Amino acid sequence: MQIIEAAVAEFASKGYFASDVAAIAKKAGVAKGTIYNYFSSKEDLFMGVVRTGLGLLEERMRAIRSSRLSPVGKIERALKEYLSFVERNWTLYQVITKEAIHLFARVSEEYCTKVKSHVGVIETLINDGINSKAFRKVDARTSALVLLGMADAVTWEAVLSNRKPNVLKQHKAILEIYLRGIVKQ
Amino acid sequence: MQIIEAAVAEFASKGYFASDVAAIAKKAGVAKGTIYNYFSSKEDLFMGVVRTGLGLLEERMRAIRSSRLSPVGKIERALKEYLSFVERNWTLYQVITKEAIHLFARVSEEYCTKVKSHVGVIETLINDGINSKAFRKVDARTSALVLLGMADAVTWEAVLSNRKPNVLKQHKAILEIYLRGIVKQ
Amino acid sequence: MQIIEAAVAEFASKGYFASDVAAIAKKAGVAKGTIYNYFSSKEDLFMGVVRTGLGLLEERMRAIRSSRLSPVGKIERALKEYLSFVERNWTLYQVITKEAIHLFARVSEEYCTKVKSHVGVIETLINDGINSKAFRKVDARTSALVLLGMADAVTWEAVLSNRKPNVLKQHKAILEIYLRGIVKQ
Amino acid sequence: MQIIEAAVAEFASKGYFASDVAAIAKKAGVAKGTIYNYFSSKEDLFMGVVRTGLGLLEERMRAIRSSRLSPVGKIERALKEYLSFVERNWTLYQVITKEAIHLFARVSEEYCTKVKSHVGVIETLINDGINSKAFRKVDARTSALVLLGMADAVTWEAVLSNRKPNVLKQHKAILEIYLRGIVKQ
DNA sequence: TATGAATGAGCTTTCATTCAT
DNA sequence: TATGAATGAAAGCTCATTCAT
Repeated sequence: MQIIEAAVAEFASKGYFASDVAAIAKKAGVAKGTIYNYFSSKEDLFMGVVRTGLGLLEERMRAIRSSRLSPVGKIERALKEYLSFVERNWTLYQVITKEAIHLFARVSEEYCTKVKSHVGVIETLINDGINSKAFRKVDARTSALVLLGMADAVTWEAVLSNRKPNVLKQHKAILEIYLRGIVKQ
Repeated sequence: MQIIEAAVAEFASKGYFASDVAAIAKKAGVAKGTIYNYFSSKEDLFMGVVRTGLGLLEERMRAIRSSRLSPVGKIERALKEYLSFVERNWTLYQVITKEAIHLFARVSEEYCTKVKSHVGVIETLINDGINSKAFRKVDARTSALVLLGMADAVTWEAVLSNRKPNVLKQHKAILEIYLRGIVKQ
Repeated sequence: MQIIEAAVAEFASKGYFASDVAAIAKKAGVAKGTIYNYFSSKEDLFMGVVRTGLGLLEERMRAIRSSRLSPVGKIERALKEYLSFVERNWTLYQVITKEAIHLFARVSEEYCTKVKSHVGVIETLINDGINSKAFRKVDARTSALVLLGMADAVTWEAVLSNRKPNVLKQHKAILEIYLRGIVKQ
Repeated sequence: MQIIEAAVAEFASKGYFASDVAAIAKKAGVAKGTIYNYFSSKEDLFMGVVRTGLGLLEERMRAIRSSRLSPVGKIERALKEYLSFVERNWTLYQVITKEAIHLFARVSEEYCTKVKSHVGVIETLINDGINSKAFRKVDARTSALVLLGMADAVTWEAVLSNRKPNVLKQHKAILEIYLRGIVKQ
């Protein structure tokens, strides 16, 4: 729906609070009121964006898990997909992963559940690797979170250099650290 | 100054936009107008908070650099200091590292410069390690950012479990991945 | 028509401004647009309700006038009918008699004419009583209005005790005051 | 305070819902925000108006009670004061007595308590008359409400004739009905 | 004739900022 | 320097009304 697309763009570039529902409506080519026919509030619209973003990411991660790649291959692929997603949607990614924290109480459990589920998929990839003796016995939960944190590092680069992150440049470096960190030997 | 302290508390718990200058003034025990004698705007006050927070972190990192620890010991120490800072100020950390991005254009270069300098110190620690042959020839900049990303992972855990991050639990796991990732052999 | 019935219920329970055309449509089991096929606006719909309400009352008053009761009997009956109507429709009565005043300018003369006609019927009952020497030479217009005012008192009781007015309890007291007030000797 | 005065004028002429806080501010010669420094909401402002209006009325009624007039004289005086108040503030009176019903749930008990207290004073005047054998043993509560209802009748006249009520014209008629109604013999 | 998605004017309320004291 | 009442732009949200189907 074009409303979500416009909301993604607006939230991504300005953040939740600085975003203007009227601007989103204009961007989407609809009237303000129309947005409220589909979302009950600005917060609900934001959650729609979060849902969309996390949904896209989760879908990719699940596809990787059910692929025939080796554990290492899966992590490689996951990181690649992850970075590639962040590259294409880095501001959306910022919004999804950073700002939701301040809305937490109000959006109740949904955001938390969604992120947990998302982290869970990555955790599974790591556990699979541990079970097949490919990875050391690392703390899967923390290791999964660390992967997210690394993707985050990429967005920092973007902020510091004030331009779209160049993922390819960083992919190898991150992967090398991460894989050496968890792979056996 | 008590204004900064009050601002730290307010911004950390509510985020920039949801924070109320009046509430900060009350918390600080001064009148609203007084704040404007010291800071030209809410944004300026926020930058004061960012300055303070990053300043604290940077100071610690510089102390580490000038210590007599080994390169590995320095990284260990840096990570420890980092996690410990995040543990004690994790919401402030979230605010400093996440929300500032949306104020970027307006607060001009200062925030960016400050973060760059901060990352720079960590980068230096890594380069020192590389030069002393302790670390592999990793991309120092990316590796430094990865360290920040990992600290971030800790705050995610806090969000997901809805309680203060338990750093000790994660310190070992993260350190192991990171050191194996960058140390030679 | 079920639209009027739904509108009566909605306006009576919420008042004109707080009432929602969408809610009326839902209650009536039709689409919002359908209402506008029968009424040109919310205001027009409200006037439909006023018309219905005042129409019901007026019909009863006219029936009384053409009955064979004595002047005193007619007043007794009128008051009884009046209170009984208010008892069954006291919130509607409130809306009709109180809120319409603020729409006055816009709904032109109709409301005013309607009320005047309504008051007129009661006035006639009183004039009949005066002419037949049953009543003193009171100011018929004012006396008619006073009857309305007394019915009003009943709704006040309902408001103050926050429950449906108990008309029987008040009927005798009011009637006694009123009749003593206007009957000869 | 000039805000209350402006609010009285606005609410009286348009009713609660059709009134515009901005218009009240303009009328009062202050900025919109200023109103919210004194009243927490439009509803609270409305209650301020109700408080003021009922307070004025109650004060007069209390003064009458503590006067040295005879019971009949007190009722005469009360009705006179009442009608005179309504004459000077009839639209305010409309607002106070008619519209509050639809805000009832939200403004909780205050309005109800205030009106009860007001009715109570009149009830006392009547009970005093009954005790001193000046009045018949009427139902004091209902009789007090009837007095209010009569004052109401006066506002109807104003609505129907679309001009300020002419109280003097009606005072005698109403008083005659009412006194004959309750006085002994 | 009936529908209900789309509309957008208009409303209440907030809050960073100013400035007379 | 400190104050806090006053400000007014700005924002979220509602809802009577329209009109293509």
